[in-house]
Amino acid sequence: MSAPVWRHVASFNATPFLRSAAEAATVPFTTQQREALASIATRVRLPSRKVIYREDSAANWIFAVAEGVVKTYRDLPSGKRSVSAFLFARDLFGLSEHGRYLNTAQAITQVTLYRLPVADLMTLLKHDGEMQLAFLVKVTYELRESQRRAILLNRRDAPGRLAMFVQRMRDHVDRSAKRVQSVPLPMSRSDIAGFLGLSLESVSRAAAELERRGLVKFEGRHLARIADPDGLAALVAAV
Amino acid sequence: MSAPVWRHVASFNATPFLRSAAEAATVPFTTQQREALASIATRVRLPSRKVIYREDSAANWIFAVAEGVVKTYRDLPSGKRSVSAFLFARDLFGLSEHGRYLNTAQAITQVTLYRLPVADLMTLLKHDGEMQLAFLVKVTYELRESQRRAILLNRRDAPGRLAMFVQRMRDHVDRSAKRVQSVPLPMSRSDIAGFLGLSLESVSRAAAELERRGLVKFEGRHLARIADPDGLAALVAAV
DNA sequence: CGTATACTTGATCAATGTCAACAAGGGTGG
DNA sequence: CCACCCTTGTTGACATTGATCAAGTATACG
Repeated sequence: MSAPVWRHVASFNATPFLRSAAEAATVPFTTQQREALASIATRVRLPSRKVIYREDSAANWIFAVAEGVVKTYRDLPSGKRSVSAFLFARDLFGLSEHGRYLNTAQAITQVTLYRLPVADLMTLLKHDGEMQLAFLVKVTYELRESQRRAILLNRRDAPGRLAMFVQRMRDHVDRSAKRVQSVPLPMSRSDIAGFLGLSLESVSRAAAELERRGLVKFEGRHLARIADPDGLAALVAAV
Repeated sequence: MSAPVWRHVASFNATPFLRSAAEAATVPFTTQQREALASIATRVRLPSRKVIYREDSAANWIFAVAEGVVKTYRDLPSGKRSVSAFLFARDLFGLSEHGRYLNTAQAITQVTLYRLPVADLMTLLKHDGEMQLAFLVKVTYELRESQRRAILLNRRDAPGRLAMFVQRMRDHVDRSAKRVQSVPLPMSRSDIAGFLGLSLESVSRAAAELERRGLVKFEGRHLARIADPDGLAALVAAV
């Protein structure tokens, strides 16, 4: 729970809603702000598969991912599981409404989190406009991502959706490096299916199809190697 | 451009990310804040079908709807049109990235808007933490809505999607009144199709199906009358 | 090494997209 | 006020594609 841990959330990879083109793309926290955040945060380390919070339970904390991967999902009455998001380093999660979490959060890998009491964070935000802005930026970024995903989910074809997913995961590895070809997929096929709104079998078949087309090579269950970046990009763009 | 116009955006129908259950659900602006907003806003009145801004053009303004309905959409390479959102009174729009709008906004009905220069709004937000919070709340609300929509779009069946859509439109008429049965649908079938990720024909067939089941009666092109609220709710819930 | 879990592959069926023709509605001008 | 036209919406036939049910294979973990 030392201050430096907050380097992980020091700069959000985001451009705000409200920012002119001329300004820089990110809003980093100051050292002072990081310390303030650290002072209310608890560092927690959780094993793989651990449920972090459940849907409808009291939303007392906001979480930030320091290391590892988390998924948030909702179980639907039909028994299907809709995966809302995968969270990586620097991502915030813990979205609530009326004081209750809107979905369930579960660790996919072993994770390190920072847990912030909502009440304390609120107090902090009320006193620090700049930090509030950083949060506004972050949430706005999430909103854009969510909208983008919605557009892509309008695609009906399974291979196209999976291709889109692989690209998003690649961007998460390193947004700057264009030539990343080895993409870890820590989540299960079932999770991917839940995220893409496909059946488990369709994801499997779509993966086979992408391999057949020579776009992606799936090595083992948790690694995708992009064989033809341009071809993959073309497929994703062909909305 | 007088201060009272800002009553329209005075309270966002939202619960924030960061708010405990005990607190009130909305964050209204103070009179002073409304005046500050009014001082930088321009009131504009536009006819139906008018394009408000185009995708990729310079994002110099944020807009708030005072009256009427607006849609935002993106034209995809395939020629299809993905409708991102329908905006109603009090809604904000003008989401941008790198200083460019992410989609195109067009008036569906005759509309009255408040147009805020981004630079001025930024200055205002930097000086008023409370107002910033109101914006944070609003964006967070949008994020939740977007996630909810994503879950519903995972449904594959057209009648279910359309039922969900009718309910959302009903909620927009009056969130408090449970017994609203007459729901105006100002947008075209084509717009609905673009929003739901269905073909125009499927929307038409789904509408016929809902009528056949006795759930909704479509009177003319722009009015839906909910015949069986419970049945409709059951269909929507059957995700 | 064995068992449970995760994944793949196959066959069938239901549902939506697509192409096409047709009907209805709204607005305009005579 | 009516007729016309153009846009929007409806209905039908067919093909495509993913969901589902079912069986079999690979992998991870104890």
